[in-house]
Amino acid sequence: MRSSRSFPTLEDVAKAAGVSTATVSRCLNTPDRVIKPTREKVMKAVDALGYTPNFGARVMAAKRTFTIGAIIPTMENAIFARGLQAFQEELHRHGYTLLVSSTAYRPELEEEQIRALVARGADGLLLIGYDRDPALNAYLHQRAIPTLIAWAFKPEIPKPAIGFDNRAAMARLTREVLAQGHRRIGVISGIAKGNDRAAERLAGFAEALGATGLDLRDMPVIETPYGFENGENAMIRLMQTDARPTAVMCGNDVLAAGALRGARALGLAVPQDVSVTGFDDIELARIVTPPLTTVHVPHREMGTKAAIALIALVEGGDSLPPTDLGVSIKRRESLGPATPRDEQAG
Amino acid sequence: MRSSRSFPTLEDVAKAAGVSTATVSRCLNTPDRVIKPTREKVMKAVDALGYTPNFGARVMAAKRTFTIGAIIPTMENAIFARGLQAFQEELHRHGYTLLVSSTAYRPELEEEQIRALVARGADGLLLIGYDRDPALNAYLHQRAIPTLIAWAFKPEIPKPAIGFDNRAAMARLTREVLAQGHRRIGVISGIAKGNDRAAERLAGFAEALGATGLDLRDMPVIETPYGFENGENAMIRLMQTDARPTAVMCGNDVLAAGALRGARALGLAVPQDVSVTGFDDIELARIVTPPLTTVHVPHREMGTKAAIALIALVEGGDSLPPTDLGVSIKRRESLGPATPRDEQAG
DNA sequence: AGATACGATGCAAGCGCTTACATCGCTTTA
DNA sequence: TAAAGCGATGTAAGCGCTTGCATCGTATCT
Repeated sequence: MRSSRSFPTLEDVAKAAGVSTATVSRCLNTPDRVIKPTREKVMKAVDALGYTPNFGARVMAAKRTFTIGAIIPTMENAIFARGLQAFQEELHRHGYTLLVSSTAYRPELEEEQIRALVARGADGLLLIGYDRDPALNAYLHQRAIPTLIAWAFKPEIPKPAIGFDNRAAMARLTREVLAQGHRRIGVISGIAKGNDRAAERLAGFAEALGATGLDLRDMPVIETPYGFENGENAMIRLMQTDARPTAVMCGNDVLAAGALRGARALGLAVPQDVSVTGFDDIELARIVTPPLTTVHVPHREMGTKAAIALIALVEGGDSLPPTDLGVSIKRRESLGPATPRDEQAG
Repeated sequence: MRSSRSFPTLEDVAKAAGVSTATVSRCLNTPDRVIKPTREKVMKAVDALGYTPNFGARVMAAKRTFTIGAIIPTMENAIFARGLQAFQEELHRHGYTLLVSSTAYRPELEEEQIRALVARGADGLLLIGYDRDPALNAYLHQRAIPTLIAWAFKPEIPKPAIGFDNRAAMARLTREVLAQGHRRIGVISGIAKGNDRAAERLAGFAEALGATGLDLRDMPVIETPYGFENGENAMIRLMQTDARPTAVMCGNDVLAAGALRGARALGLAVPQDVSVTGFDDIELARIVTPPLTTVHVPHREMGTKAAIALIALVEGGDSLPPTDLGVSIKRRESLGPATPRDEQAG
């Protein structure tokens, strides 16, 4: 029976300390507005009763929760975890609490989660990427919830965002691959629908290809949900075709780690027989054998800066311009030159 | 200015729909107690205004939040992530929302987080492990917050828990290592203080050792915070002593992955020159080279069952007995027989 | 047709807290 | 010494929602 639970209230404390509820409230929130002996009396009563303020009541009266909500596609791998950890640490430093919710890469769940967080009084929201139902955007706009978009950055969209240009990053990486002489390049992409980061990465690939006179449509592309096993299976499928790619670029490091294993299962050496690249530069990228050439994303920096930006947004209301953190290409052993025997044209 | 934000309230909806607030409330909570045309009228108004109930007010009036809080040591690696994901999915299936908070392995933060979650009206709490300040336990008990302990299981402690016996598991794994002829075994443990899982694993190691007539005190043990780099450094330290261990058992897979890399840095082959074991069997264990022999923990099962158990606790109030999920040993290439030349005694 | 019952809806009392404003008593100032 | 000022504390009005109880209108029964 929940109803039998009855916690001490502000009033109980006030009674026990022989003061008014206002004084107790002040002791808790603005201690310097209360004279010391009073404060001590009150604090003693608080301890004695094991009092904890009722959050709901507080929110209702004060309109501020010092809570920030974050909704991420998944907690299952380190892609968001690391940045989020930094995000939380910075938030904590400023007296905010982070509440996290994950959608398991099911965009349709995001709305529900956003509403839950907003209803719980989140002062601000951290969201991943731009792709979102217009109705949801309208809702967010209407409620004027300070919202920051992270892990993505599109210069042309004027929303507060902090991240990097997925398309440009992938284009750069693709150029490196091309520079190694690869002309037949496979792609193992995440599901692009509902995930603008995945879509942009693919677009960046196409872009770089185009600049070299190649065409995306000639390349074998597999879309698959993120996941180690999926990367492995996709790799196997890719390498079992007649016109094998000499390099396979993956949508993220997890997929790439799977691809590496797929290659091994096929008895292919990386990078001698086939090159593999990842994206994100999570710890995993350095752990696998061979280590992955990948796009280095400054996860922790992104988390920290996102916290600062979001707090500014919440407290100041000023809408900062989108910030591009920039990325760098991390060259490691998984990418090598294309081997002649694989050139099939002509 | 936050004050300029003004959300539609129940009353606004009521006015717009031409009914009382009670009716609107009923439409939202007990739709079948409202006749259909009324309901439609109300719902239209709800949509038009973009109304979302104020959670604080609702909690205050209704005393139930359908929110479960979870506090985990870290989000940075997959150890808890996977189980937590399953936990959330199951919760969601039952109409509950999960709020996650992490302590970054700083036990002193746990109290703060617990209070934050409780204050926010969490109906129940998922906590990792038993180690906890008595005052905190008292607080939890006083407020009668349904609490479930996960990732650990000690038959002798009568609190609701779902997990596995870390000590027994580590003892089993140690026996396997001993069976391979290893007599000098190094350990890279997580920090045991404030982390009963780490402490229990160490205890299990000592226990198995004792049964073979060996003594923990003769073995090189390094305690270090969890983390890939830390595992690597610890491994290097361990292998640079005169009396090198022929096997190194690590407190978790992340540490073990680091150890593998440390071995490689030293030019040591695993398992020929030194065997390495992990714990948890996260994805990483199969990704590294060589794959890790480790303790397989049923993460997703644990998450799902934890959700079911916690909901039962919250709704029924009945305190289930602790549940031991059991673990299994996953033999993979990182563990091999002890090589004679390393035997240094006599 | 009048009495009865019942389902749909409205009314209004809180839930526990914050805070603007009022009050009180003391110190400062002329 | 009386007026003015100021800091510490108390008073009480909500904040937005749920829900027990009152009310009302219609269907049902005799």
